[in-house]
Amino acid sequence: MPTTLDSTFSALADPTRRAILARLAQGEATVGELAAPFRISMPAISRHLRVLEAASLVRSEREGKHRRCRLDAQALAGASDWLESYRRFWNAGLDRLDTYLKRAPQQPGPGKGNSRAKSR
Amino acid sequence: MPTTLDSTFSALADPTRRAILARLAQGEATVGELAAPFRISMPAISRHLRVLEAASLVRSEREGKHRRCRLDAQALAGASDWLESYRRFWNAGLDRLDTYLKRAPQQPGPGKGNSRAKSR
DNA sequence: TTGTTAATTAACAATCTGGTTAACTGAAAT
DNA sequence: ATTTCAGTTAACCAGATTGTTAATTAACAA
Repeated sequence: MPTTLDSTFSALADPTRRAILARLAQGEATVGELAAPFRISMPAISRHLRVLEAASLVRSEREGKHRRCRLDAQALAGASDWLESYRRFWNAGLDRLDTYLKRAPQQPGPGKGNSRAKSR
Repeated sequence: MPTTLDSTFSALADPTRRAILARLAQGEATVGELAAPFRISMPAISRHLRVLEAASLVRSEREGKHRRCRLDAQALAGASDWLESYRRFWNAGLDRLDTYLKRAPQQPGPGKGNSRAKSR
């Protein structure tokens, strides 16, 4: 529901979790299948999955003895939107940032994009 | 130099830091100016800035008594690229994900990836 | 029923985070 | 030279994160 940028970005900050998402992008998988490529224990994977589910990036359902997980990329759209609103800054190039700002004064969020910046 | 996705995403996971970036998107600012909108102490802001600088999202230089900070959005491009490679998953829509995967089997990364796909 | 397999929960430790206040540093102003 | 201002560093705290191993639950197989 809320699926804040906080939870999205912080879920994505971990390389194991990004690897899990990459794996799920190729198709559904059980917890065991997801754990296989890693050296870390199954409980550790299980908790990474809880984090990903809390961030609404993964959904899963019990299926007999297994738990089948699949990607839910919807929340990534919000993060992408946020980043897009900064695109002009890296397009413009660092060296021209000053002049750019001078000739295009803007407001918050970072400005044009309005995005969905959520302060506390 | 390395500016990993780890450091980028984890820097972005904090709302105060995102607010600082939004503020800097409007123009340079001193540490005090950045701290003003928040109720938290100046040392706290100072450390948020250290995190942002470590993630190469902000650069700063001493200027007399002050420290002037400015946005360095370059690192956001990497995060954006990563997210873009998942765009098709949220474009496709959750309900059609299964069929999509069945008719377009892919590899890792999450796959077709190729990044830099500017569909916007 | 008994055992096996898949996965979660529990309990624990180490480390990281984000905040605090107090003390310090360096530049500017008096 | 002293004070004041802007900011960082130090020491500390509470709570979250990430991992571990051991115990537990749930479903299936014998």
